[in-house]
Amino acid sequence: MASLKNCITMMDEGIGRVSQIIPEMPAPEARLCRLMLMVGGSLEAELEFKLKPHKLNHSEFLTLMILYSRPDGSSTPGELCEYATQGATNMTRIANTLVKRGLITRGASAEDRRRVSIRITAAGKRFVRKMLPPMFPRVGLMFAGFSDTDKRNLDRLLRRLAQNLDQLSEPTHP
Amino acid sequence: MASLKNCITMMDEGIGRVSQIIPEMPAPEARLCRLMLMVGGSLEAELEFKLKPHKLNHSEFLTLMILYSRPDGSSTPGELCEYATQGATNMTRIANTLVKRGLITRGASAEDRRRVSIRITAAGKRFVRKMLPPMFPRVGLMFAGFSDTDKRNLDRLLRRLAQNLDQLSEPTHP
DNA sequence: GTATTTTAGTTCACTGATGAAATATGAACT
DNA sequence: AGTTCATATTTCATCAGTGAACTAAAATAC
Repeated sequence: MASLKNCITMMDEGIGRVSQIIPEMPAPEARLCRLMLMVGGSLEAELEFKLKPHKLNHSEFLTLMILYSRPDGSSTPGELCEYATQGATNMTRIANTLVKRGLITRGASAEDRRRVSIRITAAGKRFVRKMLPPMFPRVGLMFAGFSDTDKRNLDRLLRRLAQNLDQLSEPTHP
Repeated sequence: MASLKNCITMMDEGIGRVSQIIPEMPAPEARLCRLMLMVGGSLEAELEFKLKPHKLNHSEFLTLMILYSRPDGSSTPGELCEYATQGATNMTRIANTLVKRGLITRGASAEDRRRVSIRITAAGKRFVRKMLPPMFPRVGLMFAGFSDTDKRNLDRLLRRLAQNLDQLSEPTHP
């Protein structure tokens, strides 16, 4: 595995040289972009690594967690698509595999019969309660050396960044 | 497109409820993880969106940029694999497509004849100099409302996070 | 100085995720 | 009743990424 450290020093040198050739480049912002992409990618890899023993991928895990976090433990494919940022096609597949493993059930909705009601099973809840805690130590290590202020700051800055990204994709306001 | 805002409020509620069921969960850190993953994913989507008109994907763009940022404009597949965090197989394919488009060349290395020397062409450099500047405005917008201190802080925190992630993947030190 | 091991890259076959289009069903509207 | 819209699934094609086997050349061992 390539270490982030190498990639980052490499990136710093690269951006330095590119901004000499193209001085209009917003170098600090470009650096932040690349940092976000690298760290985000590494974080995703770390997560998938922790999920592998449970034969889950990121989308399946996220879907399951959304259901788990619901007061009534249920949702619909459409809603899950939105919150898990997945296409409908993919969500059908995800639901298929989770149903096959007995972690969720698919049923018809009472009010709107076009809808499908997806619900986490008792086995699904047990599964989450069992698999989640072993992840906590590594999550803690990720933020080793972060003061409470650091965490608050990171939280705040990421939310602001999210806000800006939202506006980028919706150029026209309703 | 689902907005990050919705996903984030959803996530906040979800983590709140989960941490009531499982109080051992490090909620602030888990929130930061999810934020990083969401924002990172959205950033990646934004980048791919900007690259699509140029018929490039993230890996191809990154590979090209690494070469562009080199003083001599050259590297080897192995090195590119490391810095672009790609497998060797994939790098072969990436190099193939970039060669096909005339943006890079593949040649034999003089010293070590196992090695392949990959070099950006004049056309490749022109291509980068032309496609890069139109991206700058949107990069600037991403960090709208960020003070210089904010940017410095985000930079610092991301680098620290990267450091911690590195240590997670290398449990044994050399 | 030959033999073995290691390193660098490529080829091939495969998986996994994603998107577009067609379909089925039911609700809402006119 | 008929049209339009919404929800979900199926099918099909595509693309990015991965692992295993292979080739060639350098490094090391003996």
